[in-house]
Amino acid sequence: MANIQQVAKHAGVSVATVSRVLNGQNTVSSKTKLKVEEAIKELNYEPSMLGRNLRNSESRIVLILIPTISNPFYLEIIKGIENVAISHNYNILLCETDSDPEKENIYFDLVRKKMADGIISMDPAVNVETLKQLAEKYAIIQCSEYGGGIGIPYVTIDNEEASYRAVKHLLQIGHTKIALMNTDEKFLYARERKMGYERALREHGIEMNNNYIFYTKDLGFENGQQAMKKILKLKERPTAVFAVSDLLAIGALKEINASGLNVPRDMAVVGFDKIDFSNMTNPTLTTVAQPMYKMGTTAAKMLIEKIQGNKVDSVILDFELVIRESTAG
Amino acid sequence: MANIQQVAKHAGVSVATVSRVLNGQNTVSSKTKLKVEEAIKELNYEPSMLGRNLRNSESRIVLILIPTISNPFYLEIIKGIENVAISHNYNILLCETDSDPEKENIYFDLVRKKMADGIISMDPAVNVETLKQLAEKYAIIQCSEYGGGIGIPYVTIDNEEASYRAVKHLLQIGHTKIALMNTDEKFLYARERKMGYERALREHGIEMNNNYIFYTKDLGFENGQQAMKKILKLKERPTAVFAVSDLLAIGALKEINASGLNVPRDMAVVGFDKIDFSNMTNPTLTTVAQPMYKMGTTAAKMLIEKIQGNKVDSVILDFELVIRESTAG
DNA sequence: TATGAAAATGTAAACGATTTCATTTTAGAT
DNA sequence: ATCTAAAATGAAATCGTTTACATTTTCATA
Repeated sequence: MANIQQVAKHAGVSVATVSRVLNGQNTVSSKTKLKVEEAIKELNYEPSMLGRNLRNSESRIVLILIPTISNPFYLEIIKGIENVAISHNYNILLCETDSDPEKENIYFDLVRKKMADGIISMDPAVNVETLKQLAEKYAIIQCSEYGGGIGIPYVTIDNEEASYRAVKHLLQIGHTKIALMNTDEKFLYARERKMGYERALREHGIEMNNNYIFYTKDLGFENGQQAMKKILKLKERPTAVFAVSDLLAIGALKEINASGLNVPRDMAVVGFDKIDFSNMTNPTLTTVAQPMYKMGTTAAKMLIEKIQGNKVDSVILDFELVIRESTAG
Repeated sequence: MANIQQVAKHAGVSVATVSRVLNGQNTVSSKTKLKVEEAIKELNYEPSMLGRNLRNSESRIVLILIPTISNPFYLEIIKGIENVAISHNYNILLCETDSDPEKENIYFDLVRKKMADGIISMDPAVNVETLKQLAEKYAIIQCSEYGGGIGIPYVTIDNEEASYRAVKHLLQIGHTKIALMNTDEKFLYARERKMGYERALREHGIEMNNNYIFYTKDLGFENGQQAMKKILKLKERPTAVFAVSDLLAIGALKEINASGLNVPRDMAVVGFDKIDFSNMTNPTLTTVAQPMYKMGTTAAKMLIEKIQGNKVDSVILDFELVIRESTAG
């Protein structure tokens, strides 16, 4: 495998000149440039990123931290990140943390060891303290979920408002007994979405009923099924349920169907995220569309700015309520 | 940010000694080892992968080539790859090719430029010629889909047999008019699965009916919907359909439901892959389970062997037919 | 033709580790 | 106390780039 020295020798110039050709600098005469390019071709030379990266003290790699790859919610975001990254000559390392601090730390080590130039964190369970510390020395952006007030830039939507609108939609089509399928309130988004739920009810003069609020451990399909099982057992059964993730909602849907009830006639369902599958279910799912692709591109741009040493501000993007069959009474 | 020189100075030893401590070599006296470890702690030193990688001529990164991140089929495989990779101190770069040779080439360049030590290709649309050429100089393994006879090791299942069994199951529960929802036969797995379909029919003395064979451009949900629309319009409508991917099958399911017909009473459906969502649909989907996680770990182990310069043989793993509601007559 | 600024090229020092080979230290045997 | 082999350590080369600085070449102008 040829290196820059051999190319230089073969072309009869210095390595500096070869490097200049490689990097498209204009201080090379077209004659020597030609010679060099010929040598490159003849030797089948490919510049090594290893040497370049060391010299430039960069890895051209950014980390994406997600709790699990199994939730399609992240896929669209990742695509957004990737496209921006690629176009800026960065590559992305996808890191599944399983919300495990141990695994998380392995990935944090990658940036400490210069294997990565920055991090986009999408893990709601991330250790905020560690993240904060890390952010003092390295470029970090939070995406979708964020720790507030720790000074790390984030991109997200207005979760309270989104939740408010979703529930308001249910109220407007006549529901009054509305269950909330939420996750652990240690997550900021869970608290915010609950607040939106409360505000909507309050606004319609409906009293909060704690029996209608269910907490699940994760955002997965099975959690939705289990929670719905409990809901269906309630003496005063609600007529609608708002789930804070599509996967939960799809689990709920399945359980309702299995119980012989009809969606939306007997029970309306609203999800959150607008993952691809929310359109594949029967009936299709009403859901809050997060601008996932945009979130990804935005986060990536912010990170690259940060890596370049610039100051960046947090961003709050718009969402959209998508009404489909599961509430189309 | 401290480097190894400063640690050496601070500990009053040479860089060689520090390096030895770092790499856990046993030729360091416990006394100096202690000194060095102290210095490392005091200076908050983290060894740079950039320097190490250059010196070792390796990147400790492997590439995974997938056509699209949107098909959950790949997720489980990726998990398998990742776990093995991590435990061998490799990191994975997930590369979505969109089956676009242009994008593909960008990723191939990463290994040419030493940014990656090897490739696991899962893209059926990969340019076999390029791959073959690349495999002469770099470590490459094919996973799930493979170009036969090009000398690149692969891990896969027996697609012909798997398809045969799926169709045989439909025959056994009484179906005789069975449609095949296939993809482009330029893909090896498409040809193989069609052969299995034919063999099963032949064995039951049923004549192949080309009107019952449908080709889709991709393996996505929408393709399944569209194909099913055509199937439902047939004058002599089949009573069962075998789709070569779960996403296709789920699209078919949705379309059948929408048309007012019942699965499995009016139309039985069998998918392929056993993605998570195949269990979330209504009804749940009968499907061929590929050992995705195992495929991932196997491919990763093979790749690492290959990177280390060893010869590796191709592997064919077992599959399993999972019978669920969509054929439970 | 001589001059000097601008353009082109080269030299050599980084970047931060690992490792070979040489040298020093240690410790056990006499 | 002396010797010797083994253990511990260090000096310096190396991996493959980029780039600051020094030097040479070019060429329009006087």
